[in-house]
Amino acid sequence: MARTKAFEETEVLNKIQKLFWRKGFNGTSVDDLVKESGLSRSSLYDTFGDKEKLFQLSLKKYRDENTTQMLTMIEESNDIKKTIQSIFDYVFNDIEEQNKLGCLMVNTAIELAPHKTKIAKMVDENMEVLHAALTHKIKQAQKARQVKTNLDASAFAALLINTLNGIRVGERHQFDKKKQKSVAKLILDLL
Amino acid sequence: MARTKAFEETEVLNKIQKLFWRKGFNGTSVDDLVKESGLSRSSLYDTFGDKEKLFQLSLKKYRDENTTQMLTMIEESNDIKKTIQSIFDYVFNDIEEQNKLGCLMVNTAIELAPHKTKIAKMVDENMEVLHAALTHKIKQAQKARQVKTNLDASAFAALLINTLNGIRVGERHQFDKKKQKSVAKLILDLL
DNA sequence: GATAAAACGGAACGAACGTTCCATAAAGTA
DNA sequence: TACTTTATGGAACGTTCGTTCCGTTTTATC
Repeated sequence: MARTKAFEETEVLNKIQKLFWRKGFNGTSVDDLVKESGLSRSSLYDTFGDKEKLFQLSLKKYRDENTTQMLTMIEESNDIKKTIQSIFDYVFNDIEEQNKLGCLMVNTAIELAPHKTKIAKMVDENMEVLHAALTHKIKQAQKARQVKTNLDASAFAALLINTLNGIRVGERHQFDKKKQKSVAKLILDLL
Repeated sequence: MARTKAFEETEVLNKIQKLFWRKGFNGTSVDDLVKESGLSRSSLYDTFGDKEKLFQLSLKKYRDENTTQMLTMIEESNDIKKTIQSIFDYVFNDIEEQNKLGCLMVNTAIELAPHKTKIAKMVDENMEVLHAALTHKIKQAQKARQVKTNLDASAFAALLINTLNGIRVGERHQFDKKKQKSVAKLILDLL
C-alpha cells in the first residue's frame, strides 16, 4: 500500500550512534545527524523520533552489542583469569583501532547521566549487570580454587569495572599507554 | 581616569566555573553564564574573553585549586599510606557534599579533550603531574621500607589515578557507594 | 489505472546560540 | 568642572538550533 523505505534502519542507526559516540549528545546537531545518515529530516523524525530518542536508541544499541559481547565473554568463561586478560586485551585493541572514541557508557555517564534520569538509569543498570556477572564468575572460580579465595569477589568485580572506566577516561586525553597496561597487570595479579 | 568594575573577577570566575563543572562546556550557554555571573554580556566578554576562554580559565582555576591541593597533600606527606587514605576520604567526602559534580578534569577529558588539543594537553599534564608526585613519594616510602618494596611504584601511582578517575565516573551516574569504598580498600591493601 | 498509505525532500518555524556594537554611566586626573 | 577612559546595560547581529509542516513521490492493493 505504501512507499518502501529507501534505507535500512539498523544501518542508519549505526551511523547515528557513531556520531553521538564521537561527539557526544550536546556536541552533535540534528544537522550533523541528517548529513551523516543521508536521509532527510522528515524521514529521520518519522522513523526514529526526536534527537533524544535517537540518542537513547544509540545507547541501547551499545548495550545490546558492546556490553552484551563483554557479558558473553564473562558468562561463557571457564577460566576467569584468562577472560579478564581478554577483556583488557579487547579494550586496549579498541583503543588502538578507534580514535579516542572511548566507551559510550562512560562518555554518557559523564555528559548526560546527572541531567537525565532515564539515561542515568540505563548507564547504572549497565554497570550493575556487568558487576553481577563478574562477581558470580569470580565466586565460582574461588569455589574451584582457581583464584585467590581471600579476595572479596564483589569488591574485585567493582574494582575491575572501575579500572576499565578509568582507562576509558585516559583514552580520551591520550594518557600514556604503557601506564595503562601496567595498571591492567596490577589488577590481574590481584586474582 | 576610568570607571571601576562593579564585581570581583575571582568571585565571578568562581560562579562561571561551577556552572561549567555542573553542565559541561556544550551544556552551558553564554546566556547561562550571564545570568549566573550577574554581569552583562559586554562586561563578561571585555573582562574574560569568549566562551572558550572562559572555560579555559575555569579549568586553570581547577588545576590551581583542586589539583594543587591534592599535590600538596602528596608532597607534604610523610606517611604515603595515610595520605592515600586521606585522598580517598577527600573524594568520598566530595561525593557526599557535591551533587554529582564529579571531577572537572575527568568531565573535560571525556567531553572536550578529543576535540580540542589545548584542553587535552591541560588535562594530560594534570594527570602526569599527579602521577609523578605520587610515584616519587611511593619510591621514597619503599626506600624507607614503609610500604611493600616489590610493587612497581609508577604502576601503582597510575592505578591510583585511574581508580580515582573511575570513581568520578561512577559518581556521575550514582554507582553504588559501598562498592566504590570497597574498591578504595582493595587499592590501599596493595601498598 | 485508481486509491490509500507511507516515505520523502525541502522549505519554514520560532527559539536559542555566541558575539559585537553603541550609547550611556561612572570615576580618576587635569 | 572638563576631560579621558573604562565599565556597563541592552539592543542587535547573523547563525545555528531542534522541530514541524506540506506538497510530492513511490508503492501495494483493489
